[in-house]
Parts: sequence; C-alpha cells; structure tokens
Amino acid sequence: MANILDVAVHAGVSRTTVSRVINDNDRVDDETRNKVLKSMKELGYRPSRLAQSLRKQKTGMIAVLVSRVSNPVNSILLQGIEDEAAKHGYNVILCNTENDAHKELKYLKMSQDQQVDGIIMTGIRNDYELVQSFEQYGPIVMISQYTEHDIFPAVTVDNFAAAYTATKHLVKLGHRKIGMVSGKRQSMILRDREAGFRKALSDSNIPLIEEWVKETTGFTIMNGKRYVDELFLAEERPTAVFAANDELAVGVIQGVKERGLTVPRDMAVVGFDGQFICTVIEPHLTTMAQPIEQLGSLGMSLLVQKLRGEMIHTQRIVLKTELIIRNSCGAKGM
Amino acid sequence: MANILDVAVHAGVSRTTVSRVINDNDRVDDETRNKVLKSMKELGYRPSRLAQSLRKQKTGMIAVLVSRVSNPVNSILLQGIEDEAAKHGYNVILCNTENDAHKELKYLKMSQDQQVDGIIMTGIRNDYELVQSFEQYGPIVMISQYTEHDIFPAVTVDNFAAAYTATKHLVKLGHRKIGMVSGKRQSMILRDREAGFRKALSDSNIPLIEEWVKETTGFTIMNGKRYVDELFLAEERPTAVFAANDELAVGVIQGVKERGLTVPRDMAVVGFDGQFICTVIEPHLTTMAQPIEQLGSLGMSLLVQKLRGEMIHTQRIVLKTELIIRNSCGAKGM
DNA sequence: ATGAAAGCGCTAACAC
DNA sequence: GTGTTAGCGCTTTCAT
Repeated sequence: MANILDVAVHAGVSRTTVSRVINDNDRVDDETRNKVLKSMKELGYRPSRLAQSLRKQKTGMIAVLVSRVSNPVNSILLQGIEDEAAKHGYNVILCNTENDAHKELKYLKMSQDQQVDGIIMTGIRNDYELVQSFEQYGPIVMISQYTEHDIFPAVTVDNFAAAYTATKHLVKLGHRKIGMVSGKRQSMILRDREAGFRKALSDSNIPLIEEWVKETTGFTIMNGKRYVDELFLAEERPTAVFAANDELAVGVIQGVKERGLTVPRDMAVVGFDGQFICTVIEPHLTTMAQPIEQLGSLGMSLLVQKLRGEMIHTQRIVLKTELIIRNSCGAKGM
Repeated sequence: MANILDVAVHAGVSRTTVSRVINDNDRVDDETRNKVLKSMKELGYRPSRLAQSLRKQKTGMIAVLVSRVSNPVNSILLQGIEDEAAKHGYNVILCNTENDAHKELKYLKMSQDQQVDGIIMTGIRNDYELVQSFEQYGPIVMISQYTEHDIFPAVTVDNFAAAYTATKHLVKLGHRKIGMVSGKRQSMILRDREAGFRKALSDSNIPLIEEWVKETTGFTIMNGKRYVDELFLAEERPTAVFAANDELAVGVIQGVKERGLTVPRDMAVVGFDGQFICTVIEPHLTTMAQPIEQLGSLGMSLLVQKLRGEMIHTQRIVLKTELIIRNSCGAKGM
C-alpha cells in the first residue's frame, strides 16, 4: 500500500502538502491540489486511519456495551446507535458484557486502551463507587438505563410513569387483584417500573400482595411461565399481571393458556417495550411501548454532542412511551 | 496518561525492556521484570493499542457486515461471532449494510483504512466481478451466505437439502398442492432453498404451480401476509406452503387465520431458521432449524485460523440442520 | 502557499 | 539480558 510519502514524491510535493489535501481544511493552491489528487488516485492511496488516529489522538470509534446483542431490544437499540454513528462518521465496537461486572470492566479498559472516542452503556453491573470513576475510560453516555445521581448523561423513558399508566390501565378495567413480574431488581429502570406499579395500586386503594410481585433472573419467556407456575401454587391468584417486559408477558400468557385458561378472561396481561413479538402472541399483547430505536439514535447523537465539547444541558433526555391497547387485557379501545 | 518512556525512566531501564515485559515473549531478568511491573502499576500504565497496532500492523479488529443488526437472525449470528472473537482477543466492529451495495463497499473500504485484521460478511450485494477483488480490503470469511465458485471460505448449512427435506415433509403428509414464499432471489442460499423445494416436488411427481412460488422484498411477517393475499386472489390455492424463513411463515399463518381459516387444517406451513418466534405463534411452527449462533462462532474461528496463516482445507463448512416438527403442519411426531 | 522537522507511542533489528 | 536506533504513517508547529 502506498503511503503519504509515495504520494508526495509522485506529485513532486512534500508530505505536508499531501496531508493538507487530505484534510482539506488548509489552503492549498488549486493546481497543486489537483496534482496531488491525481497522484493519490493513480497510486490508489488511502490514508491510514491508524496513523491518523495515533497522531490526532482520535479514533472515530465508539464502544457500545450491551448485555447481549441477541436480546431483541438490545439489537434494536444497537441498530439505532450504529445508524446514527455512521451518519457522523463513527464506527461502533460491539461489546457483550453478559451482565457480568468483570466483562463490563474488561470492555471499559479495552475502550481506554483502544482510545475509543466515546462509550455507550446500556446497563451497569459494577458498584456505585467504582462507576463514579468510569469516565477515566472515556466519555460515557447511557441509553435506556441511568445511574443514581445521574453520573452520566442518559437517554431514557420515564419508567415510573409508564409503569404507573400501564398498571392504572388494569385498574380501570376493574381489576383489584394485580401482580407484577420483573427482571433483576438491581437495575434502576426496573426499580422505577416496580415503584410505578406500587404507586398505581396504592393510589387506587388496592392492596398489594407481595407474593404476587416477583423478581426473576431476566427477561425471558421461560421466566414468565415460571412466574405463573408460582402463582398457581397458592390458593388465591391475581386476575391481572403487569409484566416488566414483553417476553415475560408472553411467558405469562403461555403459562395461563397451558393451564387451559384464557387470556384476558382468566388473567389480563400488560407488557412493556412494544416489540414485534406483541402481535405474534395470541391474544395480541397490550403493552407500554417505548421508542427503542430512537433511544439508540438519540443516545448516540447526545454522545456526538458531548465529543464536540458542546455543553450538555440535559442530564437526562426522557422520551415518550405509549400504551398500546390490544387484546391481552380485554379492553379494546378503552 | 503515562507512556512507555515514562515507565522506562521510572524503572531505570530502556523502553525496549519495558516493551519486552509487556509482550513477555522475550527473556527478561526476573528482577528487572518486577521492577518494570511495579513501575507500570504505580504509574497506572496501559500500553496504547493504537501505537501497538501501527507498529505491528495488526489491530485486533474484525469488521462484521450484516444487513441490519435488528434482524433477529443477524443478532444471534453476531452474538456467536462476538463471543468467539472475545475468546481470541479480537474486537468486533459492527457494520449495517442495509443490503445496499454502496454501503457494503463503504464498510469494506473503512475496513481497509482501519486495517482491520479480518472481515466477516453475511451477505453480498455487489456484482461477482467486483466481489472477486474484495480481499484487497482484508481477509474475508463468509457466514451463512457464500459466493459462486466459493471465492471465500464459508460456514453455512446445506440449504438445498434442508429445503428439500422440509418440502418432502409436506409431501409425506399428503399435500400435493404446495407453494413457496421466499426473500430476495439474488442470494445464493435462497436460490438453494428454492432449488431444493423444486427438486422435492419433481422427485415426488408433483406439479409446480409458478403462481404459488413467490419472491418478496425480504424476510418480514408483512411479506408473509402479502403472499397469502396474493394466493387468495386466485381460484385455486395450495394446501401447504414452504416459507424460506420463520418470519415469512408467521406472516402466512397470520394471513390464513385472519381469513377465518385454520392452520394446519386449511393450510399447512413449514418455516426455516428455528428462532424463538416459532413457539410464540399459534400454532407453533414446524421449521427447519439451523444452528445460527454456532454458524457465527464457527465462522469467527475459521477466520482466526485464516489469520494465523493456517491452511484452510475446507472451502465450506456445512453445519447440520434439523426439521423440528410442531403443530403448523398437522403432523405431531410423524 | 509550501516545506522541514519533530513526534504521536510503540516494537524489532541489531549490537553489545 | 539489555540498550541503541530506526521507523510504522501520519499531522502540526514553525519557518520561509
């Protein structure tokens, strides 16, 4: 591969001039420029981004940490992120943390070693004290999740309000025995969703039965089913369930159906996220939809702003959620 | 940030020695090594991968080109790829080509500029002549897809045989009016699937009705529904459909159900891929499952081999598919 | 408008 | 076993 010196010699100018042509922010005589351009073309020259990066101390790389890409929500988030990154000339390094604190740290250090220009995190598994120093690894923006005291700028939805509304929907339909199935409680947004759920019940003077409120190991259909299994161990069951995510909701529906019962008649279910799975399950899932791809693209553009050194006035950008009413609660159009 | 010279000075040795400690493949006196290690720790030194890359002409980066990450199959592929990459110390750059020839080329050039160590492609949109010179951008391995004349080593399944088996399954159930809905025909594996489908019919002396064999713009539920719409325009319809992918199959099922008809009674459906969506749709989808995550990890390890300069004896690694019989064909256990 | 020279941070010959 | 030196390919003062 031809390098900048080859081009310079070929065009009969100095490397500096060639560099000026490449970066074209400096004044170069039109004639010289054309000469250089011609040489570059003839030699098939392409500047080494490695060398540029080393010199400029900018790589044009963004590390994106997700639990697993294969998680549907994460993959959509990533879609939004990569699209937006490409628009600004950034490349995305994919990092699967597997929700593991060590891997999270490993990728953070890699980001520093690699001198990525920025880091996007979609969750955090390390402890608060450690997290406070995370920006030593690079400028960070959070998407979907956020931290206590808003250590990093974040793009999220109002999970409390969304959960509140979703739960209220069940209340309005007349339910007074309502349960909730969630993922790992340690994440801020799941705490918010649970808090919203609890507030909606107390505001409605509905007693909260702790046995009906369960944490699970994660957002899977299987965990939704298991929740139903546990529910059926007891004498009394809720007539409605708020699931903290669509997959859990699907699991609940399947669990109920497997017992020969009917959704929503025997059990109403409302989900969270609004992915495509909602209209595959029967009955179609009523859900609190969040604009996932937009969370990704907006988060990325927030990071771009930050990298440009523009003041970030917003510590948190909150996007709108929307309750999409389908058939899993028995309330078409209400 | 401390650099290698800082460490050298601090430890009272030369940069070379520090470098030797970092890469520890060279003999260094134990005492010296400890001195250096101590200095590194005290200064919080981490070697710049940028500088290392420039010097070694190796970046430890792999570019992965997919149409869109948000496509479920792609995201699982990527999961397998990134996992395996991490095991070998490689990082993955995510590239969404949107099935666009220009973007494909853009990312390929970026790969070259960035001096990635290798490239994984999961599809190709450019013309054969151009593709032949693609390795100028870096060492390439293909996953899932492959090219004519096997230009690049590839990890795939036998799509012809798989489609043949899937179709034969419908035949064995007594169907003689069978249609097929596919994605873009330009891809090799879709051609194979269609060829397998056609062969299965002709081997069974079943007439092929061209009106029932349709190409669509891509693997979406909507396109599956549209296929059913077209089917219902005609007097006569197939009693069974082979869908080239699970999403299309789900669309077909939904389309049939929306007309008040029943799957599998009025229309049997078999899919392809074997993702989780199969057990969400009602009835559960009989499908030709391929080991998607394994395709990814195996493809990545093939690339690693290639980068190590090991002879690649296999031009194509073919993984097993498996027909998973559920309820969309009315043949539990047959 | 152009060039000379220094240097980003590291590794690899080669010498001792 | 350790150090000297050159150089990976580029950008950026500072001159002219």
